[in-house]
Amino acid sequence: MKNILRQLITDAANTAFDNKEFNSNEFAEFVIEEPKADAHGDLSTNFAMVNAKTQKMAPRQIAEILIRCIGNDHPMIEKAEIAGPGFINFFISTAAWYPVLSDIFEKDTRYGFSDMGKGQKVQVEFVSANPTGPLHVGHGRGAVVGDSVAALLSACGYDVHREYYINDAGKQIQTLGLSVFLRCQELDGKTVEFPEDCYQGDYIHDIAKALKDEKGDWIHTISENDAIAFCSGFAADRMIIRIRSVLNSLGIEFDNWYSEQALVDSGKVESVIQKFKDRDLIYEKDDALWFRTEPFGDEKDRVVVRNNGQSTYFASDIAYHQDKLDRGFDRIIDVWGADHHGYIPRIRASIAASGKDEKQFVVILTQLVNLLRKGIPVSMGKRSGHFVTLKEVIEEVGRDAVRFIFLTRHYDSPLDFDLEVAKQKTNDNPVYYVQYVHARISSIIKKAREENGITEITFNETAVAKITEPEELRLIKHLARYPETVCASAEFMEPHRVAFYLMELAADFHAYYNKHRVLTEDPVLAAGRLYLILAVQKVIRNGLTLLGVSAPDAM
RNA sequence: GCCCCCGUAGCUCAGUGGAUAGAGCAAUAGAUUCCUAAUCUAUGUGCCGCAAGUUCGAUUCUUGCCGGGGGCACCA
Repeated sequence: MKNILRQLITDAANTAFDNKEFNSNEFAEFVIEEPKADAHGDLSTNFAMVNAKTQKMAPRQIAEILIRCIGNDHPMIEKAEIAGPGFINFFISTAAWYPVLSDIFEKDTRYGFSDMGKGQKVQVEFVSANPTGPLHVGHGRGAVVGDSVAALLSACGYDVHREYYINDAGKQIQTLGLSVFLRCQELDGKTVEFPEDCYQGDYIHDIAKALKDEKGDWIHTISENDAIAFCSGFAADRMIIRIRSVLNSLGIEFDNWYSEQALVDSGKVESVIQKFKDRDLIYEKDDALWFRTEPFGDEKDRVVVRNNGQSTYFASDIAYHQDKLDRGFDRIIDVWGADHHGYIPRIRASIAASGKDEKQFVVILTQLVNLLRKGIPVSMGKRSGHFVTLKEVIEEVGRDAVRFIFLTRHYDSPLDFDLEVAKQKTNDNPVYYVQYVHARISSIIKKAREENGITEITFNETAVAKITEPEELRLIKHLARYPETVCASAEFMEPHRVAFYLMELAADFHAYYNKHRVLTEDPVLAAGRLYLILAVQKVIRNGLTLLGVSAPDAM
């Protein structure tokens, strides 16, 4: 609808120039939008105002000429008015809206999809939590946002790859191994001193027990160093299995789990360091190796190999991001918690230093999550081991509510997650409000089938022409906006736009439902209305799918 | 001290330069012999943190300040 109007305006503007009514054919960029007030029509443009300069004319005069050149013979335009400082308001004829419905039926699950991405390869890397402890709600937010962004990009014609980077190399994994090893010794009745910087949580006990069940006393037959190393690998594997299962329960699956240890073993870390050394981008100071990130906009240079010979996390990350680009992705998106923001300049620097386009690298920073219960903060101490895990939150609140709550806020603003509110089945918790639309429509269709003997709902011109109530046209107009909502949501990587769209559509539907009956005495009218509500249901389902939320037939 | 994010109705939050700034919750009053009341209808609420600047027009962009959160390791 907007595209047609845009073309009409552009054509009319060129006609006006050909008629020598406009002074220039260099037109400024203009927007077409839905006015907030109904009195301002269905669509409006600021064309006249933004072109006051290019035409050296008053906006209202430009508007007058433009409307004249558009003429009144186009079937879509009922009338066009000039308003305010120079807005042109268009009123669209009722009949012009009906094709929206058949378009939805035709495209069905693909209604809202587009080819905006033109098949570009995009990688979304998200969660990537260290396998040293359970996931918490903060990880959950990143997981849900990353997954939904991936779904949106996929719907918009990008070739999307979901990846989880496992930090299974380095000191924290050794600490994990040591923690498990010590708990194993405790199981054998030894009293051990458990260091404060080891992982305190109960899950360490669980892993130690599992190891003992599987291997018996075997680990005591090998050297302590070997035993700790074995514990590290065993524990990391166990943790990844747990993490994967929690993410699966949120409906999240990855195309690839990328191991840092495998990256190190492949020699890619070493070779990338050598490469940068050769170009004098890495230098030695105080027995350590430093990367020159400062010339590329970082605050200061960063260490890649410590004076004890161990490479840092950053060294692996340089190689990892090089590897991503080498794999041919046009864009790589990292979803990180806001506490990692200081890390962005150095990764960006490493990409720029390698001669690659740093614009290919995008970071989504999700702000922190405050976990509350009835407004009171729930403690989140990580070392103490006493904190509410993501798994517990999902079990208590449910997958759909968890996902929807994370997606009804811009990822950029801090989020209060109240467990009690999240469990309520009222409009405090809009996920049910939206799902209820889907269930209600299913229920009506079921009744139509069972009691009215309606077996199929298809396009019928006379039936659709009976859709004339204001609430019905409001619904159709809303449905027409869905594709552009999805596009914008993907373009800005902001899934919350889809969530808000769905809440508004749901409100329009519930209002309609309460005012008008679908299954009326008049079978033709009923057929038209069934066609309309089935279209609503398809859009609700499509939107919820992008958010990873289920669309139930009954509630 | 430096860097990032936030500041919009009593609360939780939308609003990528446009017209009279919105929604839910909370409050009050109503609606169901009828397709699911997890619903709907009606009623009020605002120095859009403050101050300059940019322009036809700023909640939106720029700068400074105030307030809240986070980050500034040879940790990950």
